[in-house]
Amino acid sequence: MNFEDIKLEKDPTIIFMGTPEFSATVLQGLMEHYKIRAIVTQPDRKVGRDEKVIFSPVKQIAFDNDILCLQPEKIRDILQDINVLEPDLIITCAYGQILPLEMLQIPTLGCINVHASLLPRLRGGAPIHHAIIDGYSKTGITIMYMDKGMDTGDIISQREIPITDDDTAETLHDKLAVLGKDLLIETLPSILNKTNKRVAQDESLATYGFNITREDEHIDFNTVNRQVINRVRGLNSWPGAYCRLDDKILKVWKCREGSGFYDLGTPGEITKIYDDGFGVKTSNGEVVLTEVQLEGKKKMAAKDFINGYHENLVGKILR
RNA sequence: CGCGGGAUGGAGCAGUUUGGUAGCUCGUCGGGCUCAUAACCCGAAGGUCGUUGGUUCAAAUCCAUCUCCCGCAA
Repeated sequence: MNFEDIKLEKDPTIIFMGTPEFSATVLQGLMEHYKIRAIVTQPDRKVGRDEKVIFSPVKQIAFDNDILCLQPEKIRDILQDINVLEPDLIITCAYGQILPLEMLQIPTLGCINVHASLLPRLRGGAPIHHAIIDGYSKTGITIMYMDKGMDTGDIISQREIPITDDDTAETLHDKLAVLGKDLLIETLPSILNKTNKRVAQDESLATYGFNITREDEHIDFNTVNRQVINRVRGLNSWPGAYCRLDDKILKVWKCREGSGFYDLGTPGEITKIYDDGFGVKTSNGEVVLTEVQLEGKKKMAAKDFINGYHENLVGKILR
């Protein structure tokens, strides 16, 4: 008796909703085990200076595999289409829109979401970035039922992973995407045969990780070393943390803890040139910026930046 | 046609406004000093200045064109 046979007898009708790379990884894994009836993703948007229209990673998969793909401007617009498909289950994963109650009630088995945090911690659209920026020591994946709130539904399963000191948003994202894929596939059988767990979230423990704003990207050197470093790595490799030098934007891609202590001086003041970069005063010490990017330029090792910078950096203030 | 910056030896930049033998900080290689060195000193190699065309006695520099890269905004 095996698993595969059961599934073949009676394929559940599954609709997948997602948009970015994270969802694409999960979708790829899902498709190795289940047939996907339809995919819903955000509309194609003009992106970048050339206003090129790029398929979302999820749409690309739909396209490559010839799966029905819907891209409503508003999710409500396809309520009827979804009804007609008579889904057993809707799986969302970083789709980008809240599903209305009417939508949640359509599938016979409900709507589940793959969320990249240990709910009720870090509800919202940018849990991975915020896990690092806010200094969490661990995070993970939650598979949950959706309700009308944002990431507030009952928890089905969870799995955690530690956040290491050298993790960046990118490395953590990649780890979580794989974890999300694995956990979904492991959890799905119990959902399909209705033997899964279902635990309400503890509201008193809830925290939030909303979408990254421009303000989130700005480095405040009047915080402690750890906070500056966490912000930098929590925004690497996208969208990047920044500050200002000579009224130009200086993105900081990598930095490390410095050894200097400065009683005097302003936070943000450049303290010293090191072999691998330059030191900047913080509220409790110093961080050394080791990879930076001036606006209009490519990202480069801080050493290269120093070589080409013809004024004295020491004493200047990063704001 | 959303705004703007950029393309110069292996890296990062200056030089372009006021055309006239290509420079800086590094790296590399060789030599020296030193117990030693990533430090210091001396020396060397390495660039047809993104493409194509034009103006000129002469173009990195002026004009036109194309390609590519990047920041912002969406």
